[in-house]
Amino acid sequence: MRTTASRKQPTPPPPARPAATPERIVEAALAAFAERGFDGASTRDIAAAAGVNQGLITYHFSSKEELWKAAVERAFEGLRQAFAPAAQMLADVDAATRLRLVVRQFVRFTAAHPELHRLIVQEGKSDSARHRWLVDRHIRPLFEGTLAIIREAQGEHLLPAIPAAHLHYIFLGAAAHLFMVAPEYRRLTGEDPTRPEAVEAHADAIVDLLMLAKRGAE
Amino acid sequence: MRTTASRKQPTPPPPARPAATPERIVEAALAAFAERGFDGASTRDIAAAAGVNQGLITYHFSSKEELWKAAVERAFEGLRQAFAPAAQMLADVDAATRLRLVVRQFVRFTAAHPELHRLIVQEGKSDSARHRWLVDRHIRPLFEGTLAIIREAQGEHLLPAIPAAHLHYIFLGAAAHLFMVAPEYRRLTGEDPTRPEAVEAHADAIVDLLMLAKRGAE
DNA sequence: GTCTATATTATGATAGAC
DNA sequence: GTCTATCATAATATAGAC
Repeated sequence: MRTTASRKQPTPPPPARPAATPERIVEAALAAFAERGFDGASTRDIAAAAGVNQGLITYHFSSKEELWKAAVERAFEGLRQAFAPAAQMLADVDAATRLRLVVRQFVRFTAAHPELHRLIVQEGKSDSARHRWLVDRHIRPLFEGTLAIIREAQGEHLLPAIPAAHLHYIFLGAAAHLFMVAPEYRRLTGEDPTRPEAVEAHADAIVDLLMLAKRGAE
Repeated sequence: MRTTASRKQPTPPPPARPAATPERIVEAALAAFAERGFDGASTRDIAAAAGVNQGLITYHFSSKEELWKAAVERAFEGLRQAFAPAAQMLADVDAATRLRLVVRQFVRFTAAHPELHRLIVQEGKSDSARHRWLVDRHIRPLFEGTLAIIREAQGEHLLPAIPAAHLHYIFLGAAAHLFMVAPEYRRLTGEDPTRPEAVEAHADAIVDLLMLAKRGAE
């Protein structure tokens, strides 16, 4: 992305670089859009959270809508990055182990980054132009990917013979809802659901419920 | 709720009464708050949807916040009403049947009225004063009620021995997420997830996954 | 009770100095 | 690239006619 840069800084090593301005804005926007929705999040608040002036948002992103798209891209990029390191390892294990690892990895990801699921739910309620863009560009590939995984696992009797699309949404809701309403859980129980032990317990619970192979162990 | 009514209409039988104005406003508000959140929903749009002037909202509810509370009350009232008719029947069956019926009834309710879950998720992301009110007044009693049901069922080995709070959130997410993002599902598959057959299939899937007794039937 | 203004504030976007 | 205005619009809430 960087254009002709000044030679005054000869590629400084990135020990704790302060993050470029557009990047900081996108991060603040992702948090704001996920928490308050497109309408609820104001560009002024986003700029303030990023520590810059409101006018800069127009300069870098030209409109609130474009900023929203950039925030969505960032969120899905995070999802891809969360699974990339494990890709090689996943290829080397049997299907049951692979399924377990994918489930666990997704629970960990959504506990650490509930913004993605929140963004999707925020938009998924109506079918605006934004929503169509989101579904066609990002959600559909993921949906078809997990459908394939689910059907393959069903073929090996690792998952129950439930319609795959239903199983997909059951899994997403089961994995993410706790972290979607983390403040609610904290107020109800006094505990933080994003603690590593709580996250692992949640992943264990979902693996136990979904996968046929583990049943009977109780 | 009705005060001294004019005698011109001597208690007209309610064949298709046009619904009192505050009621229509609350219903429009519930839909708007659930879909777009507190900030995203404007009192102007709510008034327009209810077919009245914006000034009337202040007259009947004094502020947007009070209108939101009225909408929340209405949503939870709907939940109670959905379970009230079955209360007697539920008392007369064994625990396993009761659990199955409750799960199925909740799936049906949330398919028909996703607003409640949407409202809760909308607010559950931050912990505002609104959220604290919602949790303390409405969510905590429900949470403790389902925890009791879950623990009783676990005592009879009807549910797996998973931490009850996790099971609660897993169930809520599994049951509701599909209907939360119904427009997404329609765009992805071309089918309506709120069709009775789809709703029953979803309930079947969740009963199959959660309840130990049915396992092994696949 | 319901309406038509209107006061006040907050929003997204723009213009222009530096 | 980043800032300080500023515009035009839309928001909530209020005042007052009917």
